Amino acid sequence: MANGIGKILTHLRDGGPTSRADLARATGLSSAGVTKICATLSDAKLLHEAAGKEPALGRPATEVSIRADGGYVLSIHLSPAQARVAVCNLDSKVLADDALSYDPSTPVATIVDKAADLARQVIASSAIPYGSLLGLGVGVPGSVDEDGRVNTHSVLAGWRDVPFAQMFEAALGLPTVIAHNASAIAMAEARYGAWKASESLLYILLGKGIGAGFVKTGAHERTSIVEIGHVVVNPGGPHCRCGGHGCLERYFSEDPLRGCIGQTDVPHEALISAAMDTSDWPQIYEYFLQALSTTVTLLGPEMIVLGGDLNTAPDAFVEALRADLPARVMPQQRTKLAIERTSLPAPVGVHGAACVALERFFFAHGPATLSRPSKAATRA
Amino acid sequence: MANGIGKILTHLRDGGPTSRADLARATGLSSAGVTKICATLSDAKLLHEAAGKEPALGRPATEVSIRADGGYVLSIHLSPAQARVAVCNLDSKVLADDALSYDPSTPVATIVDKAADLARQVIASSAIPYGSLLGLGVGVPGSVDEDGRVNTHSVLAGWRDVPFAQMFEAALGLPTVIAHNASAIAMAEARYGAWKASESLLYILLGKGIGAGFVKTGAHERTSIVEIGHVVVNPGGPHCRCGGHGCLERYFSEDPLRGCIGQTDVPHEALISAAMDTSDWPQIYEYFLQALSTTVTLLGPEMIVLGGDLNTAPDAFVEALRADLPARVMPQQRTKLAIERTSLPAPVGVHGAACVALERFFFAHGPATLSRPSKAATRA
DNA sequence: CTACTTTATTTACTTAGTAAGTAAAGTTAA
DNA sequence: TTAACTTTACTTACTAAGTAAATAAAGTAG
Repeated sequence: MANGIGKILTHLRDGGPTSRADLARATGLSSAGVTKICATLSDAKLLHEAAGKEPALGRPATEVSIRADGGYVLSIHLSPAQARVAVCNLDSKVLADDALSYDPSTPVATIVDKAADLARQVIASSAIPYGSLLGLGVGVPGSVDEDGRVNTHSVLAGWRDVPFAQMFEAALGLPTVIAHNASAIAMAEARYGAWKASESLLYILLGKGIGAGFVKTGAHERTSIVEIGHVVVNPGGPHCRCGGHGCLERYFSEDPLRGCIGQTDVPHEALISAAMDTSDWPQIYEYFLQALSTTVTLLGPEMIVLGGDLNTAPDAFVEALRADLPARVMPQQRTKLAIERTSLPAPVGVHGAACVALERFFFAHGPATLSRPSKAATRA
Repeated sequence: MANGIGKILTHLRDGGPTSRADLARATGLSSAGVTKICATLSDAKLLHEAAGKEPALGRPATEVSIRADGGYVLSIHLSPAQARVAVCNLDSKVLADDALSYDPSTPVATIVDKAADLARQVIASSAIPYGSLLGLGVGVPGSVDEDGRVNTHSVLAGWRDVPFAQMFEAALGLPTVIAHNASAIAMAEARYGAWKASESLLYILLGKGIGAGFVKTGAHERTSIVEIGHVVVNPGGPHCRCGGHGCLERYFSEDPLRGCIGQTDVPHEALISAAMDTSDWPQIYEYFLQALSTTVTLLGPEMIVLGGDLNTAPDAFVEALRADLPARVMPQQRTKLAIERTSLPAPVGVHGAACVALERFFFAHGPATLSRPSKAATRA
């Protein structure tokens, strides 16, 4: 959050309609600054104005709020075998979306081309003019460099140092930022989810693998990718694709869970439920608890959100976790630790990617058209 | 790193003497901006100027560098039973220091008073005028709030929500920032140590307890406290002061190590060496390896630095770690992972605290006297 | 001695704000 | 009714911190 525009937009996102006077108090800006910035934002059709509640005393306030249709972002959620594209508004609400599947061995260049084609279709179907798209957010199933340009490593998909941002910018002509999928969804939960008051949040995504994203909000906000799937829970255990032995992912992800159930066609919504009936479950659950409690000890999240196949786990699973986890973490963490299911509407993946794009291309400094209107104008 | 002054000072700290032209290229500032800022810094006696190496072509550059005696910070390292005070220059070099011991049950107010008294003595002995002290950095053995004002929880010392920053500001009249000890030392290693090229670093501090600090450098720099001592390595194990069972600290910290050696008077420099000869060692070492590999998996440091009693461990210990750890972390981490001893000169604790103070009161935005000369002047 | 290259400075300007005063829009009470 | 008061919002004049572009400085190469 760098400039005044960003401070005001961020406050309006998190705090809802606010009077200019309250904005000044909340952001630390002068009232003059707030007036100016709001005028700029109003000129750009980014704000609504409405009467606030009548005050006991003094001039009544007019509250400003962000116009949800003041701009849009495109978002793409990439999995090893599927891409989902969406157009979202400034509330991170999905206005149009569609998905395509591909073989996991498809070259990334082809995946980008196909996803870009689908994106053009989705944009057309949404009837949003191309010019009001602020940018593109891409979620990838692996680690990303500091600037959000390159997917450095996706263990599951087998990708390495793929410059997705550059590739999508070339294909679609939109400024692009990429992010780790689980971290992006964690950010969306922290921003738009039911527990947005939390100071920090760990989002666990169970699917083909098991990954997690950690978000800390506040002044020093940050997100990080958490390789919980490759925490070693059984040092002498079976070999894992990551190169280690006895990683959690070898026990607690879709394939091994289906393996222990003994059926390959269990729908993933029923996976945990079915696994809980097997004799292997106590051991598997213990491994999960072990990796999770260590993660909590080291990162100290206030809130754990269960996503992917964990979101559809039976209540008994969530209850068990709530009963067992607190005893295995430090007391200062125990008092606050909440465990909940995803609170965002499906599809969650594009929601996360959209959230990252909104942050970068809207909330951090305001839309680029506002920040630098003169540079282009001066040149002309 | 917010403003131009901060960018230039930070670059000079990390990159040594640099010409104004190179500073402009490195920081992204305009050459005019660099000239102005360097003039301001020169006026404040903060810079040295010296001829650069003769160029093949063009006007020869004059290189500027930070004058180590352009300002000083006070630093205090607080342990449960000891306080060490130092005065350091802008290179984070200790110019004068002294320590005092106290009973662990001493009230914090008394500890602050005693430490402040000692600080006045150390300042006097250093012959540094009080007015050239930029601020105070305090290292504490526990977690700290986001602003570096309150020690929220020190398990070992039994402190809770102690507002050390406020207390020391009242006692000494210097702007104060507090930080977690191991994290502060990690930061010092990342800044001034032999491995300052590392992108991220985990500093492990073995003493009465075992704690760690993690630093990530670069654009999104951050430090965090890592409670490696309370990673559960033996779920059914003995009760720990943190409230859990079978924490690493119950096996791998000074008291339990002395316990397994069977002598209470082993000097801490010889602790690991002696412990390695006992029959319990393979199990203890395995526990340590387990907690450490999980920490590496979750945080992904490029570099592990061994501090405290690990710094004086025999070579055989370090070699064993180098041999055993890589196989137990993910391949993308394995290729880079380096394991080394502390590279900073003793006393390391005050060095860390000084580093945090220097960051806050000098490198981030330049000294406060430069940033806001007019506000006070205008008022007068 | 002139052309060239690179470093450093100066001048004029821009951006993003602040401080302080003023106007606006209501309530309360004599 | 009208003056006093409270709070919001806006206007004006100013400042801090930088940029762009032109210029000066200090050397080398031919």
